[in-house]
Parts: sequence; structure tokens; C-alpha cells
Amino acid sequence: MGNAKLYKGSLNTIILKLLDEQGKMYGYEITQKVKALTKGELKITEGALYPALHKLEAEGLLDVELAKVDNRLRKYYKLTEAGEKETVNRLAELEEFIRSMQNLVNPNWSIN
Amino acid sequence: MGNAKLYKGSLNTIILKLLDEQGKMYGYEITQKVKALTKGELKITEGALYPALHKLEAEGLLDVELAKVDNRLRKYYKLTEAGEKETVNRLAELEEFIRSMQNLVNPNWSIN
DNA sequence: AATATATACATAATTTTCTTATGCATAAGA
DNA sequence: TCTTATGCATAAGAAAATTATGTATATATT
Repeated sequence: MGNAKLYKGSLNTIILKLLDEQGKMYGYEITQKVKALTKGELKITEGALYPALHKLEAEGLLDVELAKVDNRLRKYYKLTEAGEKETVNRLAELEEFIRSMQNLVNPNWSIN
Repeated sequence: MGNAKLYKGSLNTIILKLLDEQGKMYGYEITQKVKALTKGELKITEGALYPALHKLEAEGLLDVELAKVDNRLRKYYKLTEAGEKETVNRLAELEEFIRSMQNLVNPNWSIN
């Protein structure tokens, strides 16, 4: 709690970015990766993650590949070609947004 | 368009921050200020701004002062004492969020 | 003089996006 | 045996925005 409600709107872009650099990932793995990368500050809930993955897939940005590991199901997601193109756009947009926020909130921070 | 939907959740903090540094501002002025500070990248819509101001006021974080300039109404908002304290907290939280996002999206960026 | 744009507020309907609460199932650790 | 971790999913509800209106005055443009 506390950090809750703070990353609204950027979850999709985070997913795309991670898939772009990791190649393929499954849902649970994404939640753990984000937790690790942000030292526990950002926690992606399953209720937000799975619908987001399904939507990105429906939009044709992700492909799914089923796998069974230790008798447990995994759904590996990876970017489609369209997904890779979209990732570039959305990442640029998110970076611009972060710079703007940074500049608004603390103009003293370096902007590089 | 484009930048739309990106600053979700942080509008309240932006308002508090601006009021903290400007002393007092009225709604329309806030929209123009944000537009200017972000070179047009962040546009606060009235449908988001006015309800947010009313809510912050209802929470006891803002005080209102009416003014009539050129026969047009203005509602100047300023931080209450509670508002000043809350601003410190919310700003810190938002800064942490920005750092996390920055680190997720582009770990090469400087973290200062 | 007429018209459009800027200034200034406000709210209702809708949509998006999240949290919270469930639910199912297997594996591993205490 | 019981709890925690792994792994998926969806439904109900809340939060926070967008979009679409509405009112009104002032200024700039044609």
C-alpha cells in the first residue's frame, strides 16, 4: 500500500518494455521482475496484469505460447512485429511524460 | 490526444506543488501554467481539474478566496496548514514514483 | 457589426484503469 | 498438515480521467 494507484496508465508500456528486453516472459514472472527492479516499490497486481496482457494480445501486440513446467501452466508472451513498433512509440511517449513530470516536480533534477 | 491519459493519479500532487510555490492560483491559471511549464505536453482538462480542486478543498487541504477581475469571477486557491504538510508527503511519494519509473524505463538516466 | 477566440467557472455521462476479492490448481517448505 | 509460493483467471467496485455540455464576459479578428 502507499504506492498503490501511482502508476496508472503506464502499466501497458512497462509490460511492452520488459518483453522487449527479455524476449519472452509469463505473467507471474513480470510481477516478480517489476518488484525486483523497483525494490518492492511498484507492485503489479494480478487483477491489473492479466487483463492488460489479454488486451495487448487482442490488439495484436503480443503473441502467446503455452508451456508446462513442473506440471504447472505458464503462458509466455512475446512481442509481435506490430508490438515491437508500438513499443518504440509508447516508450518514447512514456519517457517524455516522465521528463515532464520530473521537470514539473523538481526542475533541479538533471534532464538527461 | 497523444499525451492524454498519462498523468493519472498525480494531478492532485501537481496542483498542491504549484500552489505551494505560487502561493495562490485560480483554476484556469493552473491549466495555463502546466501547459507552459511542460511546453504543451501536459494538458489538464477542466473536467479533471475542477473536481480535483473541489475534492482537495473538501479534504481541508485548500482554502478558496473569491475575486472579480474584469467583471469575471475567479476562485483563488491556496494551501491550508494541513495542505502544506500533505504537500510534503505527496511530493516525496511522487518523486519516488518518478524515480522508480525512470529506473524501470531507462536505467541509464541519472538518478539524482 | 458580426464572429471567433480567450478567459473563467461547472457538472453529467462515460470510459479507462486500477484495487480488492474471489476462485482454481500444483509445488515446496515449515 | 498447513502455509507459502507459483501460476492462471475473472467479477465487483472504486478512482480518476476524458468527452461533451452549459453558462457568461472580454478581447481580437474579419
